[in-house]
Amino acid sequence: MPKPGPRLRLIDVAERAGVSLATASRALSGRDGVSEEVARRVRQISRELGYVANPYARTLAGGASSTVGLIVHQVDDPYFSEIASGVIEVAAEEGLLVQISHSGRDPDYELRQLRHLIAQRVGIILIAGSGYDDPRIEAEARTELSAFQKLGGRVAVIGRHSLGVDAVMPDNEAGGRALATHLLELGHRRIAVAAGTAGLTTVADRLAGVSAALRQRDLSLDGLPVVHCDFTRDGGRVAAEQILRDHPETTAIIALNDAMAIGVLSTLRAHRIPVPDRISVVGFDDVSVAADLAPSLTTVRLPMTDMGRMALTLALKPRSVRPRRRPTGHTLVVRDSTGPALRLPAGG
Amino acid sequence: MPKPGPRLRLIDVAERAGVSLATASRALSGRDGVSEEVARRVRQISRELGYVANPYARTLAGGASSTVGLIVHQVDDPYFSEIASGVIEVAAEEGLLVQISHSGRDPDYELRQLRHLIAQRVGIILIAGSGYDDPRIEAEARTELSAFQKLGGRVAVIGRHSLGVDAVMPDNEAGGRALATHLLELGHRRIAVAAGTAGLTTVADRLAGVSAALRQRDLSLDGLPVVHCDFTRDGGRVAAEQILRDHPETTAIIALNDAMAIGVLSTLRAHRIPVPDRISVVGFDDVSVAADLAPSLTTVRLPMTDMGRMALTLALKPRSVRPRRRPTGHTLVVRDSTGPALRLPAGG
DNA sequence: TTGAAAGCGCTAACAA
DNA sequence: TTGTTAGCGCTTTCAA
Repeated sequence: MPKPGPRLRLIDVAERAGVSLATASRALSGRDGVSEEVARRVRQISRELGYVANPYARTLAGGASSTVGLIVHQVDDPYFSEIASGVIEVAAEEGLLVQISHSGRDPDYELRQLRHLIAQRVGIILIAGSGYDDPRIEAEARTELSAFQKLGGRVAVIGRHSLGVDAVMPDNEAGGRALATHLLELGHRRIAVAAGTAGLTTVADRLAGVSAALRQRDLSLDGLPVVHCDFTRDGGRVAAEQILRDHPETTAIIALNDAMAIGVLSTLRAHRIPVPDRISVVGFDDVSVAADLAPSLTTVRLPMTDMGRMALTLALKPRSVRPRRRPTGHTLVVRDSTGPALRLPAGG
Repeated sequence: MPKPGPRLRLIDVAERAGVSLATASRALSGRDGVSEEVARRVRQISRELGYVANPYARTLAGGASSTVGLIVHQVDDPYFSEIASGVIEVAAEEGLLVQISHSGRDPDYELRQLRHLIAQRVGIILIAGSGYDDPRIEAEARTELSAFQKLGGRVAVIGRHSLGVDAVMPDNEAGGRALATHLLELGHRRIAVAAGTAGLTTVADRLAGVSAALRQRDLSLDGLPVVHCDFTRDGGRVAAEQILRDHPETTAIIALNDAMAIGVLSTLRAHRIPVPDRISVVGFDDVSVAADLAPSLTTVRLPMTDMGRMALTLALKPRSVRPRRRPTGHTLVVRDSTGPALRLPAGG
């Protein structure tokens, strides 16, 4: 394993500028206690020399930790890679480093990752994955995070977590409602849901939105088949198979994310079931390929890249007394995977 | 910006174990000069206490820098996010941190990112993007990297760079040949290429493979239309429009990556041109959605996740006298976007 | 407003 | 095999 070698140090900049180490440090970190004139000169020389502070020394000396730890379920899931992209953009603007770690949708592993990031002394932690309904997990995470925050660490999450920290709140409930309403307006009454893993708040909230829309129209929920599978493409395939088998009269399938919707479409294609003529399909998120599927996918757009930007932006602000919440908004994007409900023969 | 607070230190572990700081350090970093018995005890206690070394202190003190800098063009491009995923996996196994930075396919910006990573004192640098044909860029990067390596830094790249470092070599040329051969065997003679930005070695190599296949069959290359656009979905759309306009007799389009192929398919759909009946389309990479497009995409599979794993694995080995090269292999995946060439009326 | 000096927690000589 | 100690490059009191 390599060691970093000696390079340009702050003392070099200080000498060139004819000031002390302390003054140079103050000038570059923008603290006051330096005359504007000296500060400008130091910064000028620093720039000329191409000086970049050693983040290890800086952090060790008790300065700001300039690294942000980002926990995602899986970076090669487009939902998360788009969020990561937003985080990386802001980090680049702010001169921060982004460390990404995978949790693989395993709450216990995620907790370990969290502890590890804290032990690694990152300054900011961003949790991008869904929250969990499991009170034990949330409680343990909460304990870790509040200790971290007491020591000056900043935290922001994306999604509904009961962690008492700043949060970007995806419009899950409203989005679910929008999807269900769209299908109802098309005349669908035999709707099934391909849902992600039970226990994720994201799944629960989107589902709640769907239910609310049905209830609002006085439709019974008893008949709403909800199949819980992995929150992935493969989960979508499995869910679709099960729906076709157990509820052959279904005319519309709501997948609770686009990955699952892709799996659903793939299964319907394999069964040669025409979409949307026989069955309509909707997804959630609007990942960038959603528009390129055939048929192109009707879905709810969440501004993932912005959500990443927002999360880091929140974490960069000083901590407030009450946790901040930033709703994301959403847009129903109607494409070709939805159409009018098939009229079944009477009794159908 | 937050500061990390005081936490469990090595001295705490050492005291608990009744040994000196130095002994504890040696035991935990697996160096020799400690009796096996003592080492075991120290490790045991460290684990019980949940001790994690402060990476800032460790690096500052001249130890191994445990962070790896990964430069990608764009994380939310599936090609790169799959590579990143592989890197992150290995890093997690080795207890390393991964820092991702975007270069946005801008060679100058990429150079800046590189300098920044070096200045940040990462221990390992991984460059995942294509190399550039521009000698200036490569020369400057080479200079930076060799200085970095002299100081003990390790470097590995994915793709053909003339950087004199360990490299994972995607099977670009052979893959290009495989695609062209596949189309030729289907009877296509009017082939056009939707190529990425000129100046990328990846583009040049894939194109070289295509040319080689044509040459091998004694087909003239003069007539091969090659349209250079962005190496993205949008680039694919633009290229396809241009091909349709300038070469309406085309029966097959080779897109040099899947992103472009998606753009091509989208444009053909917009023009209501049936694929593959009227025009066949192939891509390159086999990103995970390739199988879910409609028609599903014939493409060349590169093992992206493994490539990420390989790159970090290479960088973890001690530097060798001659740079290592690891070919990736490739697989032609024939799906539904290719079919026999349309027989045109005589003279066509 | 500036400078001198004491650490931050660790690794790596050097001694024992 | 173990311990002692001098830094790594920075920030931050404390004095001037």
